[in-house]
Amino acid sequence: MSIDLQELAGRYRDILRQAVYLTRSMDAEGELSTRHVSTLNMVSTGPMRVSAIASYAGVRVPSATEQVIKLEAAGLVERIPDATDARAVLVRLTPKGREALDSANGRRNATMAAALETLSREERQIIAGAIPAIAKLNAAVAAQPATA
Amino acid sequence: MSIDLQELAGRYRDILRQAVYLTRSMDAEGELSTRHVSTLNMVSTGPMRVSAIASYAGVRVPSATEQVIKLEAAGLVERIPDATDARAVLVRLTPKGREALDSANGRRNATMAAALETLSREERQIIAGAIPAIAKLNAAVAAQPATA
DNA sequence: GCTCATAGTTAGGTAGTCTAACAATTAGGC
DNA sequence: GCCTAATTGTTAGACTACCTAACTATGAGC
Repeated sequence: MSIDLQELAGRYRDILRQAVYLTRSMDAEGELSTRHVSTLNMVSTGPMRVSAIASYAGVRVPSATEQVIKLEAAGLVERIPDATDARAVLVRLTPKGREALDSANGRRNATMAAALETLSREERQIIAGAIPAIAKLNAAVAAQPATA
Repeated sequence: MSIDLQELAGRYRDILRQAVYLTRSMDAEGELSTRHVSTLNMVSTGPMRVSAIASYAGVRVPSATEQVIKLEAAGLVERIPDATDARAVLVRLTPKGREALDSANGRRNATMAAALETLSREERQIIAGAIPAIAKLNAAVAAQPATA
């Protein structure tokens, strides 16, 4: 017999909600907030437009602008003009930003790795194996027609 | 060879971050927000103290008080005295709250179920199979000594 | 019954988000 | 070539949710 989709959806939403709260608990004193880390992660692979940052972060453009302004004030990113479109602005990670990002990612990954270590090897493999499916599910949710 | 924990932690954090943003996108116009749904879900199995709500939600007590006050103003919960401790307050779902919660949960589950439907049966089974491991991982993160 | 701990509320402040309005630039029709 | 319409980003103003600190009321220990 097949899986009841509604029931699976409910259980998945449950653990997701829990995980969300826990993610915030990984914010440490004096370090970058989860949102700042997310934004820095986005621009870590190359300069990105403000509108692209907003889109990936799931927020409106003004909110992204505000985040970028704060990161710029902290010297973690810089805004450079887009050579192909004078309206656009590219956000680029500075060396200082790279350093701060690596440090924050390292700390967060270490925390998560420590938690993973308490699981059995089988459980870790199950989670590792589920990541592609969850990524695909994320994409499917994102593609949804606005919860009509 | 075994899985690299740091690497797995990073990949897991990635899909989690993505899922977090998507969860918010499931908030619909005129309906309950994700946080309100979470709070209502907590008291849906029985009256609960404000401090317990705060703890489960991962916020401080004043924040929980504020949420409860808003839900009460909307007629979705009611505050009743705790017979065993006059300091405490129990938060109970009202019939109207039950109705609103069921409706919101139904809509959200339907959205998630629709996304799940785009996956293959194997992928759905992988996700279903990973839920217990992820729940255990959540518990492990929660038990962590404050990211020392 | 005094003192200390606990449960919750209130007050004041901060961070992040939104919509609406605006400036600057690009693209397209003619 | 220009004039209009669309796009990119910022600014302004308001709202929500969160925090810490201070307070009230009740319970617990001696």
